[in-house]
Amino acid sequence: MAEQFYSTGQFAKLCGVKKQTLFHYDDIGLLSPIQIADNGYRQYSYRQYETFLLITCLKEAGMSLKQIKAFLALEDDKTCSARIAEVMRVLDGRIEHLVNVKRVLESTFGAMDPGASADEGKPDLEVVSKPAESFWLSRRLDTLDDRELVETISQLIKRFEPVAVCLASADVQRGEVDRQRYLLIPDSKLMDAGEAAGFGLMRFERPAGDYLVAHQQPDEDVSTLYRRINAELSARSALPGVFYYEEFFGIDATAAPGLSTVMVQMVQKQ
Amino acid sequence: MAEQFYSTGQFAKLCGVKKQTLFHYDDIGLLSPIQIADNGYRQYSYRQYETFLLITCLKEAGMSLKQIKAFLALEDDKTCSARIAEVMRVLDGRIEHLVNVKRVLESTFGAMDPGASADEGKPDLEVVSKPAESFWLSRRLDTLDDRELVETISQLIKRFEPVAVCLASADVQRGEVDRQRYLLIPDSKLMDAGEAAGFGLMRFERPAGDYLVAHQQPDEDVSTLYRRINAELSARSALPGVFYYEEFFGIDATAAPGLSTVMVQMVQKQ
DNA sequence: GTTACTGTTACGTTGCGTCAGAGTAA
DNA sequence: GTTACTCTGACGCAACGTAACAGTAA
Repeated sequence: MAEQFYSTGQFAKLCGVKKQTLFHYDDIGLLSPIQIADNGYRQYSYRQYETFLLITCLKEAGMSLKQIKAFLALEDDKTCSARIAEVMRVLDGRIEHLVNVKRVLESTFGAMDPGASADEGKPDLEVVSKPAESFWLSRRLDTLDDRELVETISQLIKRFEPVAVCLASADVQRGEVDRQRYLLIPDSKLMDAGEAAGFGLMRFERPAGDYLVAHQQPDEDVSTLYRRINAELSARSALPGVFYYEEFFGIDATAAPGLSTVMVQMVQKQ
Repeated sequence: MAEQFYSTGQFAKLCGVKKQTLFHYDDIGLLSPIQIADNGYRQYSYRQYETFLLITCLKEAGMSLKQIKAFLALEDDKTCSARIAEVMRVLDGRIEHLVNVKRVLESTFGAMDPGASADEGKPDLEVVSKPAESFWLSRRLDTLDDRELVETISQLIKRFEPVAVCLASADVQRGEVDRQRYLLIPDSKLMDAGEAAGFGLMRFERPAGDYLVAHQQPDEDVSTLYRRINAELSARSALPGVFYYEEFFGIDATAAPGLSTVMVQMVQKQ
């Protein structure tokens, strides 16, 4: 019994795409029907579905159709595994980047994710226990004017993805809650120490311990947020650690109305 | 002292893009310089950097420039928050999808992620304790021929993202390790029970307990993998659970040389 | 004969990149 | 005067989508 083939339209339906996509793939020689009928009709086999799936995966991993074609033509296992390793790295990077983008948008527009906030009912204050973690600190920001600040930050954003700003506890105690001192950059973002030197970064170990985390409420301004977190610190007879950590976004105070999150270590009074 | 402005080239450098990107944004009215000099030169302010950042975030969230323009023009908080919620959902979906794509590529080409495999040295066998978890099962696959199988699976892939195939323990004991019985679909992928009925899906609770997880080695074929996992089961005087779970990918046995992962519950003999 | 398909060719779309040519700044 | 910059306009590119028109299948 001869195998029944799919026409272009049928195979497109199977794959969940438009016919023109398959035409295009045929044109560029990426995925061609296994044979052409006498009347010129393309004939696809169900066996080609898997190739199609692979193509879509590689596409979503960020490869161009040209690259995918070259990739699929590779017979050499060594080259192939080297390239798939790279694809994996790219995918990891994209995933991490998207998580970051999400965090930035959340902190810009506030926690409006119904999936997260509706179920859990984000508390305004919570205590989180954190292990010690290594970071890099930017050079000092509090001595720069607005324009220098933007230039410094843009430079760091282009290369790294800072996750927070650090405010000196002493400044916060004095009520200067706009005095950003350093940017906090995750350890994982750096290739080597030489690059750190080039950007003037410094090593920093955030100590293990219990951290008080405060979420800005709608209609609450940032200074009130800090007053609230300080009140809670006093109530728990604790002193703040070296820094207050504020989730990063918002160079300009006049920016979109975002809700910040501020975190500080609780050091017990003796 | 008058504010110093950036020319197009300078602002492009600040933002880390090409001049033409800014020209394009100006053309479509997405991000225009705050003023134009008498000679026609565009003049940007450092204050516009934040808007640029926001645009790139929304872009990476999957919005088109046209949508971003409309979005930024929104004054209405209600509409705005509804749309940002949608953006968040889209982002979550994309992140989850990329994680899935990564898993598929891993299982197709084997665990070649140097970040994961080099450090940890993936064991060939391990025991993992899992809580009970709800899934959906596809209709039975083992009664279908190859072509029906592809059509059934493609239909499910288009709508859901199955994570594994289930093999009946009895079949595996008989050595029929190609007899895929069901596809396993995570609970989170379904909207409502009506849709499940439309696809012929059935509810399934994978029991809590210790699971034996075996990773296919290079040059090991799948039947050897199953023999190995069964030998380990015997060595531990345990019986298999209802199903063997094999990570999904590979409809056709002649496909790319992937390394599978197989998992089975260990039920202690009395 | 009608309808639903197939094919090819050609042009439209998005988000820029790449010249070309002319004026401007240091 | 030279070089580095700016502008506008036009076209190029990937990865398709859309429309037009002709032939084919049921």
